[in-house]
Amino acid sequence: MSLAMHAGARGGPGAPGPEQASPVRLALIDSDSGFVHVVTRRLQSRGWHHRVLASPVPLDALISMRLNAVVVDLAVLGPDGWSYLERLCSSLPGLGVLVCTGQSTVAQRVRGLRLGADDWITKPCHPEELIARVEAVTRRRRRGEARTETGPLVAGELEIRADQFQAFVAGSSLDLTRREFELLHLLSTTEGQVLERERIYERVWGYAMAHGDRSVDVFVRKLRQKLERRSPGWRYIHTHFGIGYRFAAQPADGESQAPGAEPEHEEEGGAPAADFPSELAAR
Amino acid sequence: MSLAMHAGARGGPGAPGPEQASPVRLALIDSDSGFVHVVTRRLQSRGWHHRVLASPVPLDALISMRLNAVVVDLAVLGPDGWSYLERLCSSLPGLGVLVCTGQSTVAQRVRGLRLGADDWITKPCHPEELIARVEAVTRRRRRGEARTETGPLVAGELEIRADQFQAFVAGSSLDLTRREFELLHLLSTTEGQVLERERIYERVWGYAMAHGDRSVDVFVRKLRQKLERRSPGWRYIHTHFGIGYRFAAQPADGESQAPGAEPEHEEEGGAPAADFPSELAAR
DNA sequence: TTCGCCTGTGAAAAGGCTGTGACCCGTCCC
DNA sequence: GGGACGGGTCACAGCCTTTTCACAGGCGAA
Repeated sequence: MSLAMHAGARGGPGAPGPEQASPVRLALIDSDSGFVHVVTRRLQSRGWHHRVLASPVPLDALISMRLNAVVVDLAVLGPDGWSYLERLCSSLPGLGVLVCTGQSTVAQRVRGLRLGADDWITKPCHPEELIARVEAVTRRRRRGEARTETGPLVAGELEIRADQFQAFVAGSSLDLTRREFELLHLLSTTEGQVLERERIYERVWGYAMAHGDRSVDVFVRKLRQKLERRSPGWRYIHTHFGIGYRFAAQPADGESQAPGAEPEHEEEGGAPAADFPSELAAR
Repeated sequence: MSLAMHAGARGGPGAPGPEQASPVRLALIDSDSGFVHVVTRRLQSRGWHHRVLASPVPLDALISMRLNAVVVDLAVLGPDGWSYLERLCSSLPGLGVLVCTGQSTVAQRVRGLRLGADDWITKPCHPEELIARVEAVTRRRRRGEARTETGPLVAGELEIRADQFQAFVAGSSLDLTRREFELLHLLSTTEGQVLERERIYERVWGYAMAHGDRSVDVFVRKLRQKLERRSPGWRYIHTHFGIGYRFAAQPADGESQAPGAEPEHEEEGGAPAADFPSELAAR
């Protein structure tokens, strides 16, 4: 099954809205061909990537589409609609979910919204309003992760180029795989912040982390290996026990220096400050 | 003008979900007393902090209320409604904005949403749906910027950063473990209030404290040790015999200072950066 | 002041989390 | 078909954190 999406006529540079740097990726789960047709035309003229699904698809398929939002008609989902909606919202927390369906009661709308839907629109509705609501939802969701389009990011000896999906030390590539790069990119763009594993997983993998999943740890190890090999004098990824990871370039100098310091474990007036150097004060 | 908000009856200790730890702070800009009354009652029973404004207020005033969301009736705004809405959305990007107003055209709704509103609800509407929509909006907004939006909390020489799960003195980390940090965070965000052990346990550990459990005491000791080591001139956690603990940064002046240690710098007294808790605290 | 409970403290045991290497699986290319 | 490669799972060892426990010191009431 091809997951390719139709891309509307991208009006060349300068066409789309002022904000939406990258086009919205939207799926429409609806079987009302007239409605779909009308909406589709507008999506096309806006240059959004979209895909129409006449019936519910497995969540895995939705995940692989890397959507920003999905508009779903509850009627299409059938009897399991509520449970599908719930699973949809909980396992793709980064996805905007809009229900667009026929007549409904207040209780139904409240239920849908409480299950995690971002908006509930009653059919018949004007396609332009639908689109405006999708925009509102994605705008809301994108806030905070929109630090794209910046030049290469430098930290320590490391240079991270988003445009190449690769990181470099002294001009030579680290040969990061896609996941490795995305993980490094996420960490580095939130430099200084501690990110919980669940958040990392959500933003790199795109859906909710299963309990007990160790993928993040494993990829952190792979990243550390490659970083260590090319930039042995620096430490970049720091573990916060019980929480997650934090990115901060740090010279690994003081390693085994131990200048006559007593082997006492508990730090005393010494120099534990090394843990969080001045990078913080500089923020 | 008092900015105090009404706080509804907080549901019993059994209720608080794992997420919505802190209640939503909401402002209602509406002059329809019947509508306001009905909504207000529901807000109260949910334990949300809310405030009713019968007419638009300067944005500065809204900012100082530290809101999560605002529900506004365009009709109340008068002729400058659109411009007010636009300024509202653009100057408080962390705020959820819901328009709840009478009959409107598609064009008006689209305009409002494009200006930055998160939702548009048509009156008359059921209060429960309104609340569910506010929840949907704040749920999304909190994701991702929950930690970063709240600036660091300062008390005495101490700086508490929620986004780092860590506390600092003069830029160097206290190396708090997760529990230690959560305990400190809870105490510091309820500065001045005496918290009973059971309450502390419930909110930090997430479940009811077993009779005779000393965990809270032990962690208070660990915290005090780390605080004392890095900030010897101050006392932060105070014991209330038979009750619990209270956080308040206090110079330890009266004590016999350690040799050579000057009293303190020009540190501003433990002036709480957040005026928010004080309104809530029954002190 | 004495007594009974409450809190502070140190250390050891228990429990959970992370680092790590090996292995499996699906895909792509030769 | 076979091999290389990326991605993901698993089990184990080691370490850090949390919890428990016993005892000492403090506080308040009678």
